[in-house]
Amino acid sequence: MANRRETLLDAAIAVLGERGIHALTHRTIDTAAGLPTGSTSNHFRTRDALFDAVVERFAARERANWEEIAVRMHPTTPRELAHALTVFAQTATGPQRTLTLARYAILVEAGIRPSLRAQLTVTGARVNAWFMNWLRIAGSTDPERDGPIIMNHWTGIILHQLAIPDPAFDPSEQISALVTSVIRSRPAEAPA
Amino acid sequence: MANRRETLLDAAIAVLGERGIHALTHRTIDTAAGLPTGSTSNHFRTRDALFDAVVERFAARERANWEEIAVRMHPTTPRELAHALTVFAQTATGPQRTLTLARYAILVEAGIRPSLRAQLTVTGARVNAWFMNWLRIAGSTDPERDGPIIMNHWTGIILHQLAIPDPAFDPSEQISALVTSVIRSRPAEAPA
DNA sequence: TGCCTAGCACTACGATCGTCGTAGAGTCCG
DNA sequence: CGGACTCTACGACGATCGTAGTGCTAGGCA
Repeated sequence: MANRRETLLDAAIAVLGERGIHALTHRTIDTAAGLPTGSTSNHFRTRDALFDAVVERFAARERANWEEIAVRMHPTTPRELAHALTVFAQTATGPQRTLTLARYAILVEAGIRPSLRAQLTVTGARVNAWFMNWLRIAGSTDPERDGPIIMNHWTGIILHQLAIPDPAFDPSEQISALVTSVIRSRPAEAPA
Repeated sequence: MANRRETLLDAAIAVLGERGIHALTHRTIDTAAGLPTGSTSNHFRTRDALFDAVVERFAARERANWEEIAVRMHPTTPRELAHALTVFAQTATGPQRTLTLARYAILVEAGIRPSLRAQLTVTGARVNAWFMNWLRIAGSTDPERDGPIIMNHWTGIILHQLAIPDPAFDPSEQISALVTSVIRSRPAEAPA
């Protein structure tokens, strides 16, 4: 716990994912962080300032997380890419469920409070660039077209699994079918 | 305004989409509905009961909305299907932006409060069935595989456009590329 | 050593929230 | 005509929230 400020923000992210935006108050964060009442209020005087900082912290953590993955991952086939994306999806809806819920809560809130969008725009562009790079080395001839398609599908499949969880659901088939279909199709082709 | 209860719930959905979950209180809804203070509290004693009712109302409206579309729409080609989905996406992020934001706020909340999931499960299954039917008549050989893929992508592309709006963004290319790629691909095929 | 600044713990206050109780107005049925 | 029931309006309560203020303490720097 080097920085007390980051301790508070991480506790806030946990509260956000576990109990929702409505429970995100100064005192709740103090309790969750195991710090005396008033700590959050000292660092973030208003609720708006608090939420801005939470989003900034979350975006930074997300960038770091994807960057760590990016340096390790080099899928050379669509199949490998699909497998990696499946593992990511299972992690997001499983062990990191709370963190992922916080992510979607932030996204929805950004739809209402435009001031939150700057951080998300930066992170989104970065993650999108990695996505496109993976698609390129996995064999896509048009990563700029395929990247957003797969990323948006990935976003949707995870949200669906968060909102209406099905323990028996296996995302691998859906993701594999999408990745192979999209990568193999050529943009110039026209349907019969 | 036949039913006062439904008036209140529709006002609640509007508040949810315009100001977020945190602003969804009994008194806020009273004000938004133009009714005297206490009206919401009379119909929904606790906040949980209120939110349950909001979700139920929203799910019912969503079913009715899709059903109305379903009886009119008969896409006979992937291109027609893609065009229709594009129009839906533009409507969801444009004229119906507030309503769509409410939808995603509810989905996120359902990830935290399992009691909300029943209504969403019913509506999701219904919409999914229509999606698969459209895919079938548009030429898909495996609607049960393609339906969830396209619906999840649709969910993701809209959430992204809500959270980080780009006025210049045109979803038609992405949706067309996805729909044609997925429908044309055959499940039995294996990559080289 | 002594000051000065930042971070911290703690308290306080008005506003708002969730919830409950009550009483009047309207409605239906015998 | 009267009684039972439902819907509505309104007020009140304790709890919690957002925010601001005050003083203590520790560590850097002259």
